[in-house]
Amino acid sequence: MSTKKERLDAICGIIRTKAISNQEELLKELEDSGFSVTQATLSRDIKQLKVAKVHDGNGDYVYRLPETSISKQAQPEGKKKPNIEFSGNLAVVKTRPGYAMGIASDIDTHAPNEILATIAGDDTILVIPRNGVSQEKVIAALSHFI
Amino acid sequence: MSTKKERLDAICGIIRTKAISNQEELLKELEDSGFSVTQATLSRDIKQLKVAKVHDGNGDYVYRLPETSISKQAQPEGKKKPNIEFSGNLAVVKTRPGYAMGIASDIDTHAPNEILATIAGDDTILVIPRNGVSQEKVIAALSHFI
DNA sequence: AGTATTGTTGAATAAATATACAATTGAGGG
DNA sequence: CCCTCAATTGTATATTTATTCAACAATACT
Repeated sequence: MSTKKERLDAICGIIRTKAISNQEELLKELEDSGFSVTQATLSRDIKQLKVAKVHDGNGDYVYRLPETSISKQAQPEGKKKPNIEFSGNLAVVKTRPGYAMGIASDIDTHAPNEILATIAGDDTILVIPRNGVSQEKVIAALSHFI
Repeated sequence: MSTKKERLDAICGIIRTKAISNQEELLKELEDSGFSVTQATLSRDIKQLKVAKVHDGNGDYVYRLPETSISKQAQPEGKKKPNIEFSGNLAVVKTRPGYAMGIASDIDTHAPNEILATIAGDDTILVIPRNGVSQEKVIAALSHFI
């Protein structure tokens, strides 16, 4: 219902995953996500979310969520979607703390055709696909375990 | 010697001890401390110090020192060059034995825009940047923690 | 010495962000 | 239904912050 809540969530998501350096950029990203608002509203949203604009050390600026919001985001409730993201050909899977090793082991034993290897930390699994396996295939293979 | 350095120190001191909500206020405080500058200089100082303007939750704004500056204050280090090396888009950071996990955790919580994930051993951290993040950006993001 | 080169700064201005105000909507309460 | 109250938003504007430009040192180089 509340379009605003959805928008705030979208803003958090965008800020978490992209380097946004001003509200105009954020505005564009929101447009792409289907939200149409003005800069004024954005300013208010940002205030409400306590998002801060910080210096990144290269002369640029980045919006950043406060620690409290980060943790709130990090542990929502029932999650439906496997949290997979790619960097180059590598896939990274985020898990709940302590679960990475176990899940990685499952992946290793059950998806040998698509997955060459996995390396697990505490809440992160690095998945190394075999050459020639598409990202879609990797997602499909991983989604069974997440 | 350098009047500028003294001024930067003064700015840190003021921000640490008082709730400053804009540069004009800071300007006045600096005047009281015997520094006479313009807002333009202040803006540059703030950028250099990486001081951020954050929301305090009561609808007000407060300037805050970054964690990095705080820790730099607490630990005047012996200028050790960060040991970062790239392989493809991946970065590998070497740390002192036993430190990798802790530093990796710091990276995870403080550089979410550039860094997709980290995986740490005992003295090695594998850093996985997000797609499209340059090596320079990665180095800049990591250098705060090393 | 002379000549880059770099760093610092202020004045003016641009850019970015916050807010005053009015309009709109929706939820109760009579 | 009619009224009030609170929440949300856009427009226009005020406020705040960053940057451009020029000037001026200080340093290094020849």
